Amino acid sequence: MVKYNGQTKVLVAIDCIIFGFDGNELKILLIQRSFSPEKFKWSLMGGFIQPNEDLDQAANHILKTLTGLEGVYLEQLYAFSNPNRDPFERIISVAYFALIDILKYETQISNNYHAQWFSLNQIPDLIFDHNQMVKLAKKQLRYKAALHPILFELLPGKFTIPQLQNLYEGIFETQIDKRNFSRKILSTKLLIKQPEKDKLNSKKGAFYYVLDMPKYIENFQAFLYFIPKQQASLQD
Amino acid sequence: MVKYNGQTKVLVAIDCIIFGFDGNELKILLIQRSFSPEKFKWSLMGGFIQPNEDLDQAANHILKTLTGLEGVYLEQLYAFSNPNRDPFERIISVAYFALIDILKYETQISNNYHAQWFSLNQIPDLIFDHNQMVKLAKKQLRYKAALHPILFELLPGKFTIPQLQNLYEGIFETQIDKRNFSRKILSTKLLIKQPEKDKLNSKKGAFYYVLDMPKYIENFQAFLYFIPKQQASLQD
DNA sequence: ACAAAAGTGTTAAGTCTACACCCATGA
DNA sequence: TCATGGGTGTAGACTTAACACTTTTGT
Repeated sequence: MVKYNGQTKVLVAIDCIIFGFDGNELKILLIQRSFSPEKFKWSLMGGFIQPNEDLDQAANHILKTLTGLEGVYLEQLYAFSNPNRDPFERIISVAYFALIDILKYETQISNNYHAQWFSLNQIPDLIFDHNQMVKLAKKQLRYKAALHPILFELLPGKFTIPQLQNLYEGIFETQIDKRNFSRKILSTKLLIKQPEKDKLNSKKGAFYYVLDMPKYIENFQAFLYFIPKQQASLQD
Repeated sequence: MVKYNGQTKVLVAIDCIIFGFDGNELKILLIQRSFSPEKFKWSLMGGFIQPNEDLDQAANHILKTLTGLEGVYLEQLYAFSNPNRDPFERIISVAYFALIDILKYETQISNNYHAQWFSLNQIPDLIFDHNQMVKLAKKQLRYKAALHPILFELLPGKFTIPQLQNLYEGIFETQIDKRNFSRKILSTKLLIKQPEKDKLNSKKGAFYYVLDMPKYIENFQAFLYFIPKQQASLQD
């Protein structure tokens, strides 16, 4: 019984676009390669798939290694497969994107690796096709965020509505009316108001909210239209 | 300069979920494998990536081989990577889904291969994880079709509004009010009314429409909400 | 003349958008 | 007391959903 003779095997890599939000700006985490080829150039965090893991496991594994994080929001994005994307060897890379709370994990990151957060509009030239991956990830993040309650993954467990609005405004590069925004967010019934306030960003203080987890999970794939239709720019 | 030593290479396959619409029902195209392993079992049309092609090219190539079709709507779906998905050897498979006009190509299909159209609810047990791939493709098709004008790819160049409605109703397994449906479709301005009628499906006859191609291309990634929100079941 | 599918208009309900003022507090 | 950001209500425009009758024509 001859099986798959004569077919070429290739290396399969995973690259992670890791998004974080620092309260003001959306950023992504890049590392400076410590090995050849392209040593010292900035790149996405990546690695190769191992014989006994699937891609999700490999991506989680890579994320754990770089950030120390587990249980992070992680989603397969796209397989990049241009035969010359890596000039040294044929590698197909499956890109994943991750959303993490930048503040929570600030300490664990970037010590063992030359890792650094970059604002989305200050991303350096990356190796291979990584700039293209970032572009697609950004587009996909907007796409999903316009429809699904995904951006909570970028915030701490307790957050305020003005913080949340900031995040949406940052990602969609637009201004949203705060009355309409809070009405829409609260109408989802996904948030539970806490008795305490965050007093860091204002004198009056803003009430904290936490996610209603069961409802959040239930509604995750429901359609929720967060961004005013005219402003939901999904181009590039 | 040592590069990627010691990493395991794997076989990378492509599997295509080919959707077609016969005017009544949504179907997918399956083939009976003529080679081992799993000879004679039904499966998706697939193949391996070649050294000089990327995945899109490989998928087009496979589609061409099976159906004789080129220029078909084709979209990368997901990379399936369970280490044991193929019990004989480790293979990562990137699934693609395709939309074709079943009638137009009926003749070209299925002669050289044991290919056959199956209604979506009569799909046999497929090899490996292909049933899972079909399930995901179906979900993705609904998802995209609820938002984007994608289903025209399943129809002939000239089609009637009742045909189109039939298609939407089939895919979403729901009934749509025809007055509201035609108003919504026509409000997109994507269709151009033809002088002739299709008289096959009714005595009165229904006017043909064709796509306004420039507008279609322009609006492809715009948000158009075709399905009444309550009915847009995107679960499974 | 009748059966079968095509085509069309209106009204009520709901949603979305734009907009402005008061509140609480720390400095 | 004042400057800063937080919080809330309403009215008009628009969109959606529900609904029924007339038209055409082949048999």
